[in-house]
Amino acid sequence: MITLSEENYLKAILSINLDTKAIVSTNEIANVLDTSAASVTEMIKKLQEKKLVIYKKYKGVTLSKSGCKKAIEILRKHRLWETFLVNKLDFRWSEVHDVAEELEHIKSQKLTDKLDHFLNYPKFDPHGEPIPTKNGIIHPTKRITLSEMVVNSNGIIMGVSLDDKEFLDYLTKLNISIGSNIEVLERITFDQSMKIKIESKLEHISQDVAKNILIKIIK
Amino acid sequence: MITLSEENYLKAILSINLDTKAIVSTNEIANVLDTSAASVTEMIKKLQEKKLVIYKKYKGVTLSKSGCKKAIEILRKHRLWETFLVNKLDFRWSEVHDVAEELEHIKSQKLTDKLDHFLNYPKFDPHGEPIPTKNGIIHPTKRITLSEMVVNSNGIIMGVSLDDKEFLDYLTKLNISIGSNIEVLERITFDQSMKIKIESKLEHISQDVAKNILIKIIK
DNA sequence: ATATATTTTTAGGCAAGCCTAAATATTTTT
DNA sequence: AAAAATATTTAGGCTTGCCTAAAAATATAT
Repeated sequence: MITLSEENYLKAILSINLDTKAIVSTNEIANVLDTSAASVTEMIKKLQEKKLVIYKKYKGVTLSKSGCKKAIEILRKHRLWETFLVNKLDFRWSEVHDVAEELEHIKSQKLTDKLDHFLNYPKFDPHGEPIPTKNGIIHPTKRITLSEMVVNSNGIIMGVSLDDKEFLDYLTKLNISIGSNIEVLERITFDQSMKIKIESKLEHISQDVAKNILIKIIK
Repeated sequence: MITLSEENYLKAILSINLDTKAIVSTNEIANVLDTSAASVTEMIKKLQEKKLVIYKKYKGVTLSKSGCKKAIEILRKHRLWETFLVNKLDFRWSEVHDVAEELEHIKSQKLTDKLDHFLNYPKFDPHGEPIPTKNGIIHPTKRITLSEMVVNSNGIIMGVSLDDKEFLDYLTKLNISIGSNIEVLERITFDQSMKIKIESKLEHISQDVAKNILIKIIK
């Protein structure tokens, strides 16, 4: 059995590893989990016993195959729950993290699968982050902001980077939501505003709006 | 802050209390939580420190006002989550208990409220048990089985007492679900089968079916 | 009412997960 | 390459929540 604390350590290691692509140091983990380096060393030894990590004294730690699988499962649950909270319960995207942090530890494969189905197998969470598949695949995404898109390119809305009621309401009005298709028609160089086609409707948006919308380029 | 263990003790005390209406003994709690009497004594002292229970050595324990409030909150969350699992995620009613046992400890008032709203303020969980209101009121229910109903009486379906795929599918086919209105039109004494009106449709059901359907009498 | 049985509490211990302070490795600076 | 700075580990302690065994209180039976 894996404890709540152990799950949090695995998650932290995965998250650092996804960022830096490197071996993970004791201090980095301590910073992420807001705990002491001594506690990290101690816990890492336990995780090593359980074959969830590979650890070399003074060198750092990486996830083992089973540890990685476990960490990705937690990440998957976290992002599915965030999606649930925003899409079904009408939470704001900025409010969901802490609650999802608790929900991600609920231990039921069946629950995760049924939640996934209920949400219609979403590929991205409300922050635009990819939701790992049931098999543990994390589809990498290189996201840019809408303001960085070049004229005539197409993309899909992946999320937003500003949590402001007025902003979000405005997006709703424009019919901009996660998954929406977007095409850049023209950029006005004077104020960097853009004319776009959003799900076949034409709109004109300011740079302030464009720079807070995250896009995945599709062509 | 209240710990997970403490929450489970409060819940156990409430549950015994709702059953027996009496002061709760150390042994009863130990049985419910499958732990030793010594551990119970120890924990009860901590709960007393926190003014969550009223405790007299060798006599037993009752919930204080704040302890009772807390326990009812947990019960409310448990039953809301069970309702979610069955109504939205399509779990069978017999599968939901253990998962709800985990979900009930998620600490977010907002989550509970929004879940309640999402589920359309259900009054009963899939087992037919009343869901405490936001203010902590548990509407008492005296339930009988459909087979115990007298001719010409009306009731509301509160739940079922058999978890069998075929049985549940049959109920679905008859349009029998929680909240459905039911009226008993006739009882055939030979086999104790019943003619009933369910949401204005006439049906004829056997005693085997009737005795596994829980009813709240309304007139 | 006294002996016996049961229940409850106390005492002493254990594992998990955290802490701080001190010791040891490693890295950086000069 | 030695000294200084930084990172990591070890050592010893703390709290929570559990345990068993023994002691004390209460309930039951004769």
